[in-house]
Amino acid sequence: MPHSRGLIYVIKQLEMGMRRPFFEVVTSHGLNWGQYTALTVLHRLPGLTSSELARRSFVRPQSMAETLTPLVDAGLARREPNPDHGRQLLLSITPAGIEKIEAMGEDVRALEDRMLRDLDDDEIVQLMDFLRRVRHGVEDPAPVEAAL
Amino acid sequence: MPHSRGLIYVIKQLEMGMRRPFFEVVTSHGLNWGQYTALTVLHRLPGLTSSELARRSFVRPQSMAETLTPLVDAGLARREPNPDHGRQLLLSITPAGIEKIEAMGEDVRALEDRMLRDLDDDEIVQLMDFLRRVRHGVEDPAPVEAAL
DNA sequence: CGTATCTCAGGTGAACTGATATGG
DNA sequence: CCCATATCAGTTAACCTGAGATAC
Repeated sequence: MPHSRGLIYVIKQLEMGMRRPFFEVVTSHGLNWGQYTALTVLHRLPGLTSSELARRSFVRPQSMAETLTPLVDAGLARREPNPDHGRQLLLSITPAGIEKIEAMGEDVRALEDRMLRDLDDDEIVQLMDFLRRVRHGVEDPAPVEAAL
Repeated sequence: MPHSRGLIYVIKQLEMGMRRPFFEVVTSHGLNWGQYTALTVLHRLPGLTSSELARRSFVRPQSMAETLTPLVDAGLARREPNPDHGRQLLLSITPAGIEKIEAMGEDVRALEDRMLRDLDDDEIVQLMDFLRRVRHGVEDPAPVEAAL
């Protein structure tokens, strides 16, 4: 096809294909899609604000706040005032939150292994590198070409 | 992270990141996500039933029917009774439908090029091969190759 | 009779836009 | 004054489940 490379198509396919099984995993642990993702990001990068986390996740701040509130209510994440900025609330994961994502790790891993069953270890490493670079390409502040 | 490879996470990120720009493209041509995808599949594989197309797209038959009806109403796709099977309706893309996806091709291509701007041509070929294999791994009948 | 298709109807999760208050 | 954050409220796009009719 000279029209497109099919990248968008196949990413959507993958998202649709994994939606249901992943939904089963996260709901069985009492979370949803975004909540699991938010927890793993906070694990890696504690101290983000909700707005910053929203930007990194390609959602609106309002959507992210909605995702986070149940996590805070459940004691899996914390919002703490930034002493240097009266309005900001800095996010972090709690020990209970860490326990939660560790408890989910096995199920998530099993699902990923099924998705990756046709690739060997080297290929998986390469794929993940490619995907992270595509993720970078998706980010909005496209250096020069704002629109294009 | 020993817990997961981050594949699910990064795929979701990509889907979220491209959702808005792709939505702009398809709505500016009067379609939506699924409709563009359905048209491209029908271009490659005419003669599918709605149910079969739904299975390939990881959605329920009812959802696919909802996607297709506006395409048929707009004259971009056709449903024709299968002479060998009184109940089935076989789908195909119309010349107008082909024109439509060709008209969208440039915009879609530009978006994909932006996403892929950090990869060279060889890497893109490799990435697409990997993704298609992951797509195969996602398919439900894990055992043997039921589909394909 | 069981299975698969198509279709009508209503429901749900998870994003969205809009608007307001407050702090830097 | 302007911009960013946080939060309340209502809305939307795109899936879903359930139920019923028909054909192999």
